[in-house]
Amino acid sequence: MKAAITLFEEQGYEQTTVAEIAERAGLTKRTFFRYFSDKREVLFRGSEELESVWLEGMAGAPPEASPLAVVAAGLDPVAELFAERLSFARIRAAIIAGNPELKERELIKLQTLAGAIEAALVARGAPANAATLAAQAGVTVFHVTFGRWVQQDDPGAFRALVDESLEELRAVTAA
Amino acid sequence: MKAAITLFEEQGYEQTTVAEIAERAGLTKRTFFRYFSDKREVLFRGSEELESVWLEGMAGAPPEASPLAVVAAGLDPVAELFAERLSFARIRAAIIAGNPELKERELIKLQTLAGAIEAALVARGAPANAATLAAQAGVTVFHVTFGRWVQQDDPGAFRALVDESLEELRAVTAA
DNA sequence: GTCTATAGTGCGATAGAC
DNA sequence: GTCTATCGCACTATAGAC
Repeated sequence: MKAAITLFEEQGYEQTTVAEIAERAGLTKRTFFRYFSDKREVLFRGSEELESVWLEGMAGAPPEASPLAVVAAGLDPVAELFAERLSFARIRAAIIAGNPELKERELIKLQTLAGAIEAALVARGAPANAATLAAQAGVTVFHVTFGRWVQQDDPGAFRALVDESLEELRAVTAA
Repeated sequence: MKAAITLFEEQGYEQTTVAEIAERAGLTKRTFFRYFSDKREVLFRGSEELESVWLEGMAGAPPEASPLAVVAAGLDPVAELFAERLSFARIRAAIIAGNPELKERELIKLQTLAGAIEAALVARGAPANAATLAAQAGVTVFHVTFGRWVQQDDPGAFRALVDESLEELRAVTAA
């Protein structure tokens, strides 16, 4: 995975073949496809960690919290996780932004994440419709926040940016 | 495009080659790729119409309306457009639901749509952050509503389902 | 590990509209 | 004549089957 990202940075994503990645990592092409279902997937392993951390954070929220509050609670540990990874996140974001296929994959990952959050909300007893909308709203807030975070310089700013976005979302939907 | 959808319905999306589609439509593979940048794109031509209709609807909203109200106004003509197309929408939705690549493409289309809506809100004078969030919220409401609409039997129910989803979104974000 | 099918591209040739 | 659409063919990369 390190090999892949280095090559993507050096030569661009499209210009890097799976054979090259495998060679640099000391693997065969076949083995690469055993680990990653396709070339894009190399850049999205981290999203599994994001999901599990987010869900853990939600589990710690008080039982009476509203669906959106539960979702927001999941972003506390996410902010901690991200605090150490701003420079990596930027490289990755730049690679993804430069390639439509990768943008597609990112969106499907976010959608998968929204599905997992929704399921967790339902498991906590939230009504289905509220769970869907709160999960989607939470992922939107995350996505918007992430975009702002990689454009500024303080690795620790993630949590504060989340709160800003949440507040703005409330303002927008209130009227 | 008709040829493509028929074949996808008959044999499945993955089992249908571009060569087959082209043949049935009386074209060559090369010409197919002149019209559609890739095989997925056949199913998403309609999204351009969705976007233009939505934006038109937004243009008709009163100047003092809140960003989300403007976005919601765009869904009036969208509901009219969809009223005639429930059966087609179902077929298309089933094909897309059965294929991860197509789900990815759908999400990127929705994201593009959100971008256009955001730009239109900014052009009307909305603040950038509010525009981003209102556009995202609007597209989420659309997506959720669409999913509900294809699961019921009244083609004209789209607008009412939009209002339900909007109300639920307000309830979720309020607390 | 090799081989195959398919998606998708580049480029020159061709055919018809004006 | 130019312009535009389609075609034909050779080509690469990927995904998966054997």
